Order: sequence, then structure tokens, then C-alpha cells
Amino acid sequence: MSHDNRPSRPLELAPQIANPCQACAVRVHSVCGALEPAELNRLAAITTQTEAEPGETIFIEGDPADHLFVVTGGGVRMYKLLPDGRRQITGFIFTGDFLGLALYDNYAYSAEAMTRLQLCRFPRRKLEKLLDEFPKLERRLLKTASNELAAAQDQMLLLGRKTARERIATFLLSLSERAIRRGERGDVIALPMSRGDIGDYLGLAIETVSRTFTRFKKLGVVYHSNPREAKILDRETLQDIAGMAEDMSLTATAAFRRR
Amino acid sequence: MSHDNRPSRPLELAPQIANPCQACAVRVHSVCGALEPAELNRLAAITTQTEAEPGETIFIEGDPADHLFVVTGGGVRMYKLLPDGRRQITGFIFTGDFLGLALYDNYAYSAEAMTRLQLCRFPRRKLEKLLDEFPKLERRLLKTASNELAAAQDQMLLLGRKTARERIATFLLSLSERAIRRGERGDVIALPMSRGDIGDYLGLAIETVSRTFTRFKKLGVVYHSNPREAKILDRETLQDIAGMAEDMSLTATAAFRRR
DNA sequence: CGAATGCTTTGATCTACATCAACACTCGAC
DNA sequence: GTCGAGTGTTGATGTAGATCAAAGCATTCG
Repeated sequence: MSHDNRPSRPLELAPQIANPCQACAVRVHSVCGALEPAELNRLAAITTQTEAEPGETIFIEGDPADHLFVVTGGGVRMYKLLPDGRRQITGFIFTGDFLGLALYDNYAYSAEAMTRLQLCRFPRRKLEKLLDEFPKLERRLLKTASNELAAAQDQMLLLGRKTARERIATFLLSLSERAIRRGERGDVIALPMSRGDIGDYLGLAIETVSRTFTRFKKLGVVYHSNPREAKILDRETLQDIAGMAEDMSLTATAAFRRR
Repeated sequence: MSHDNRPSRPLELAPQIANPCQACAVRVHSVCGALEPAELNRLAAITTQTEAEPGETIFIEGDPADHLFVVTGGGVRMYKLLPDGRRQITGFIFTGDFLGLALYDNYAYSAEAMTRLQLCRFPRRKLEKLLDEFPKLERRLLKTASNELAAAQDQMLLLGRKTARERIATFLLSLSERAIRRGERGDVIALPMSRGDIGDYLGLAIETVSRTFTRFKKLGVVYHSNPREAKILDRETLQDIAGMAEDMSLTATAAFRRR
């Protein structure tokens, strides 16, 4: 709802050093991890490192899909808009993730920086040529797509059939699991996105997101020192709420009603 | 909601003829279309043709993903369940479509025949070996995955942000477009799925699906000779309803209110 | 510093859709 | 034919979450 229609600004080009990929800290987590050092030079040759400011548009739905990206630092929201401005965020992308996977002529969604952002940018045509040479890279991309597809199906279940409480609980847990997968601590979760972003990701109004967080806090399940951070205090209850029937989550939490 | 928990029955094996792929009518529409006749023999060698009855389970979420499929005749629903039985249908699959795209160890969703069904079944391990040999096939699979991902994002927009009327209109139009893509007529649409299936696909109750169809009928946008068929009478209005603001679709259709 | 701006929270009210409850239609079995 | 089961439609009512409205609370800026 709170989309601001900021115009797309071209990304600035940063000076390119010898082989940035070799030194890249997020490589192991990303598609680039599929390549050997020698092959990495070929990838580095077609890479441009760029940056973006918070709120800046990286590409817009319908644009010719000329580039693919790997996020090397920061967070991105991907979204689609309806003509009247209703917005659905289809995913959040963080450091190490692949962005712009669309082997078609136009982007199927828009992408905006949520934070200050570092990106590696690959011309799509050149990357496709590399795929021909390095089947490993293509296989990795296929696995990435397969992964995203599974995540998309989970999100359909969430959007189609889960209650507001289940959605928020699921959201917090998936952020937590992502952090753990990256070796970070899983209990204190950074929320680089606004309440509006969360609502547009979960198919809820801002107010519902805020109220549900407040309820979780009163329930003692989650603690917020500030709106952009959540600390999970009772993971088990959160898991119950995320995956189970509405009345179950209530049964388990009589205190909830007494708020 | 109306999931019947029918137990999974093993698929029957049909006798295998010399090279069924050569004669396959749906090949051009499916992943197999990526291969030359000679290569097709290699594919045929790992193919088993099978059948399934309406309601029969093809695989269940969490099962080891040992096989991939191409539907050569009939329709399939893919779905995920919550522990209390709520169901989200993540997609319908028809003749020519690929089924089971999950390059991971377990299926991320369940699949059931909606109609009498013909399938080609490929052992996953053997198919992956073929991918190494035929990059064309892998590229095709990547495009398929990319396609499905785009469709999944559209569905997220639908589930998260569209009204019931918009959802039904979008659904009818996408079935119509699919038919047109296959060279069939786009105005008379077969609905092989039940109202319950449609509801579980669109995140609506059965009754809402039924009522919305009735409204469209009274509005003169769609005609049903029977519940399993829809004829689009006014595509333009349907498109307006599908993509635009709620009040716009009302403005354009004052008769709607007078039902 | 105080004003302005942009998030977030909280409260009051409204409504689209779910749920509950009959009833109607179809089709196969007998 | 009619019985019954499954599927679909229609009506009455309930409610989760949206919307409307108004404060908090930071942060920036002149």
C-alpha cells in the first residue's frame, strides 16, 4: 500500500579491481560458489560491482531483463503492483542471494534496495554464454530456482490459508532459520523492512502486523527493543502458532486472550 | 478443506512400446520438445508410461523425490496441507506439463490425479545423468522452472492482494490463455476441478467461489451450461475485473449491484 | 531548541468473506 | 423408477482483519 513510486535511477558504477570474486566473502553462499578459482576469473570478467541507496530502484517489472545480480551486502525487496497501487512483496533478498532470476526478456517483478546495497551485476547475455561453458553453474542456478519455487509454494500456503498470527509467526521463524543457516544467531532477528513491507509480504494491513507483534510481545513469545529488531523468547510456542490450527495456538496460550 | 486423505496407491505400469516419445503428441509442448529424435531415444529408454485414476495420489509431500513426470493426458492438482487439514492447491497441471520439478531429495508438495491420467515417469537419478549429456534439456528445465516461478509470483499477488471477484476473473482468464496457447478455443473453458479445488487454489471458501460464479453469470460475463464448464461472454469486462481496482470493476458494471 | 516528517502503535468501526445450514441437482446403482 | 452420495447453490449469520482516525516517538533540520 505504501509504495512511493520513486523513479528508477541508474546504478552508479564502482571501479573494478582485479578479481573481486576471489576475495568475495559471500561467494560460498551464492551461485558463484559453484565455480573453481580459474573459472571464477571468467565470471569476474563480466561482473560489474555497483551500489544502491535505500529506496533506490534496481529494476522495474516489465523492464528488459538485461542484467542479473548477486547481492553482496544489504537487503532488497521484490514486489509486484496492481494498477491501483496495492502491492505484493514476493520476497526479500539478502547478502549472498541471487537476484533477477528470469531467463525471459522482461523482469516479472520490481526490485528496490531496502538498505544501502552492494551488488554484483552480470549482463544476462554474457552470463548465459558462461552457462554453456560451465554446466556446474547452470545446475546451481537450476537448484536455486527449484529452491525459490519451493519457497514460493510455502508462501502460497501462507497467503491462501494461514491466519494473521500464523503468518507473522511463520515469518519470524523463517527469518530466524535463514540467519542460522548463515551461521548467525537465530534468536535476535534484524528486521530491515518496515511494517508496511511486512504487511505487503504477508498479505496483511500495517495495523494488523503491528497489533500481532504487540500480542506476541504481551504473550512473552517475542521481545522488541525497537521496531527493527525482534528477539525470539519462546521458539516452541512460535512454532506451534506458525504451523498449527488457530484454536490450538489459543489453547496453548490462555494469557493471550487476557491482553 | 475437502481433502479426503485417500491413501497413495502405486501406479500401474503400462507395457512399453519401442519409442513412445517419437510418436508423442504432446512433445512439442513439453520439456521433451528440447531434444532431437536421436536424443529422444535416450530419453525413451528411461521412461515408463503409467496411468492413474481420478483421485489417485501420484506422490505425497515429503516422499523421497525419486521420479519426475510429464503428463501426457489429463489433469493433476498439486497441493500442500496444514496439520488441521486446511489445504492450499499450489497449481493445476495439464497435458504436456512437467510434474515434480524438485531437484531435492523430497517432494515439496503432494500431487493427485483430477481426471483419468496418462503419465511418463522418469527416474530422477537417470534424468539428472541425461541433463549432464544434454545441456539443451537442462536449459529447457531451467526455463520451465523460471516460468513456474513467475506464475508463482502472480499467484502470490492474487492470494495476498486481490479480492474474491478479481481472483475468480484472473483464474478464468488464465485458464483461457492457457487453452489459447495450446491452440484450443479460448472462450469455452473446461473446469476439470471441483469448486472445492478452485477455492483451495484461490484461497477462498467453496461458497464464495460458487456465489462469485453466479454473480458473473447474472452480470452476463460468463455462462455455465454445467458447473464443469465456463463460457466467457465478455472478456473485456473480465479483464477489467481481474486486474483493476475493486471500485473500477464496480463502476464498469452497475448491473452487478442490482443482482 | 521546536517544528516537521515519517514510522509505529492503539482504538473504534466497518465489511468482505467465512461459516453454518438448508436445499437442489446429477448420476450411478439397483 | 427411486435411493443415496457427491457436488453445487443459496440464504442467514458471524468474525478476522481492513479501514478510518488519532496519538506516540524518533530523527532530521532549520
